Amino acid sequence: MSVLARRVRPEDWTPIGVDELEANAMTVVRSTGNRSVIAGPGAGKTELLAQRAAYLLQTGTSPAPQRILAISFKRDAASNLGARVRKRCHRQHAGRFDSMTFDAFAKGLLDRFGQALPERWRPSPDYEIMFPTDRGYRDFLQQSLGAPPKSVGTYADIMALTVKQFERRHLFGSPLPVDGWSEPSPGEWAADQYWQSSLHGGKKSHLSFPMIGRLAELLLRLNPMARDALRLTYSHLFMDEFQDTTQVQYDLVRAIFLGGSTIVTAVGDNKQQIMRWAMAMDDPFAAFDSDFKSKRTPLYNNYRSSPELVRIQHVLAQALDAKSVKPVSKTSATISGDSCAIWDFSLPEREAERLAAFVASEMKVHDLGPRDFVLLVRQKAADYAAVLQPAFAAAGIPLRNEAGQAGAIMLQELLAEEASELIISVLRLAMTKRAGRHWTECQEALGSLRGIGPDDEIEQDRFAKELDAYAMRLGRDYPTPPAGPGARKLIDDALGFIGRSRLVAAHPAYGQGDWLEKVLTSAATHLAQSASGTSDWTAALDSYEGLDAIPLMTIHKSKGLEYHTVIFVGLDDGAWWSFSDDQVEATAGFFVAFTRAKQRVVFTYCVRRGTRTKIATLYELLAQAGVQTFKIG
DNA sequence: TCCCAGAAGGTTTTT
DNA sequence: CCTTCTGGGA
Repeated sequence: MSVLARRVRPEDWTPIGVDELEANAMTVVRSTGNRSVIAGPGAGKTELLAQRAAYLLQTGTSPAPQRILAISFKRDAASNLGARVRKRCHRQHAGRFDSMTFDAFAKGLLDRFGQALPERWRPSPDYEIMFPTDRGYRDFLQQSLGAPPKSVGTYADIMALTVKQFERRHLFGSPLPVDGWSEPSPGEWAADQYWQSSLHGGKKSHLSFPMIGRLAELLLRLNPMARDALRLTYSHLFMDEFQDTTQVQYDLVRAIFLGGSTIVTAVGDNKQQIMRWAMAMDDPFAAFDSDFKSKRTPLYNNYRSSPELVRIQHVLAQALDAKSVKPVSKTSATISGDSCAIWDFSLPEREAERLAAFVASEMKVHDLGPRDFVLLVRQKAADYAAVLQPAFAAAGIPLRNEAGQAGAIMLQELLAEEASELIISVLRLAMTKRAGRHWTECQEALGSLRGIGPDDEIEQDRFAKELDAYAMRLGRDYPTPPAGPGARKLIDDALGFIGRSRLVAAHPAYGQGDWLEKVLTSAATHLAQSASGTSDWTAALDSYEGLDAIPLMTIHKSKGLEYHTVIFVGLDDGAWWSFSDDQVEATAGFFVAFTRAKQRVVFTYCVRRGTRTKIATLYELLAQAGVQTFKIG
């Protein structure tokens, strides 16, 4: 029996699952025109998008069969937003919300319409994805290119091209000319050579994601029917973390939606712009406001950090934007003593011991888990992990470098893989007691892979029995977590039940190359590692998912996350070597690190690692905010 | 194969 | 800035 999703009148709609939204947020939720929302950390930007989606879907402002498209940069951001909408909306409504990454969106367009591109720009249907490096561009410029035609320039002109300029300006700087460049400069000629060899140089084309983005933009420019179909499909477009938008991405969005009736909402924070060195636009909000005639709406609340931390944050915010307005903290302090301090150590080993002791004691005093803390570093997480890990282990707290490798794949990436998630879900169900929560989760996920409708009670019932029998059998076969080669056997067993072909059908990426095999191998390696030293399944799975460990990561990786206590290790010139190259971006990184914290921030300094003269301005900002330095030892 | 000087990397996403 | 890599020459 299917329950129809109820439609709510716009004036009766209220936010779901949260206590309140500030007035401006409600205005944006109900807005009927293009909006840019610039708001600081913890203002609830993602939540705003989730609420707006609920509003549009539930009130019929975005009526079926129209859909909402939400574009994020990272997969976890995209799936997080999708999950929030599903939690707040009826299935029928949430089914009209498409949350994906920029790259997945562009690739989808190229895969659907790419064969209609003119021959010159048409990739082979079975093109492969490549991830070019500076090195690759350099080799291309120096080795694969001969002398250009006389009309273009000389060999020396080509040799004078720098990798950065080649990539940013010539290769991806502007939309592709349909018929090629008529009077190419040396840079344009080299870029064209690169494009043509990537597209037509071998049996298969080899494309990077920026290339896919540019080709997608070109094909929608040339194909108004496809463009109009997208405009009709999507009544609304959301863009998250808009401050990090690249020119390629912006041009694609503009080519599709500028001049159409799709209503666009872009949210982000200029003060957290830390990707400019990776081709983010200088001021995408300014371009958006002017092109899309959007109205800018600020948010003033901070739902993350204590009043004291918000006060200090505001000092940093003003250094990044003199006009920034102090947000209102909606959280109260739960700790006593300093909310922020600088700890000055003599030796890194001493530092590691003291931090481990501090975390261990805080966990007891405030009843916190290891995941309530984070160790942040500027760069080279592995080097810091090597020193910190033994000290934390000695204090009984596992420490995990989130950027560490599990076989061929980065840990963080593996854990986000659907294959890994499904397998762990099955194992939780089969191996642990009181797996009630995992039951629903697992049955839903595996059932949908099998094409069993959520309302098909007979089939759901039958499948529940099958799942139960399988879980029983697996539990008997593997009473303890396998630390050796048994891990791979178990992974294959679980995958067999999930259904390899069903998984590939639902996730096309697993059909490409040997990606699925890589994921499975890494999962097995990581499971074996997690199982070593324990015979308890819950402990092994917690370790697999990192629930038992304090995370260590770079500032960049921490963007969008939040923790009770942030410990930034290494506030010195060495770690911040690039500070003077781009003071604004470096200060933005400092701001991102600081604003991950809900209750406390600790900065550590250690003479051994370097001086603190180059980054004196950061220390001055902290001093200005009243943050004190303590000599620890 | 080794040595040295100079260059490059570091901070990242993406099927 | 400091560490690691690379390429040319011995």
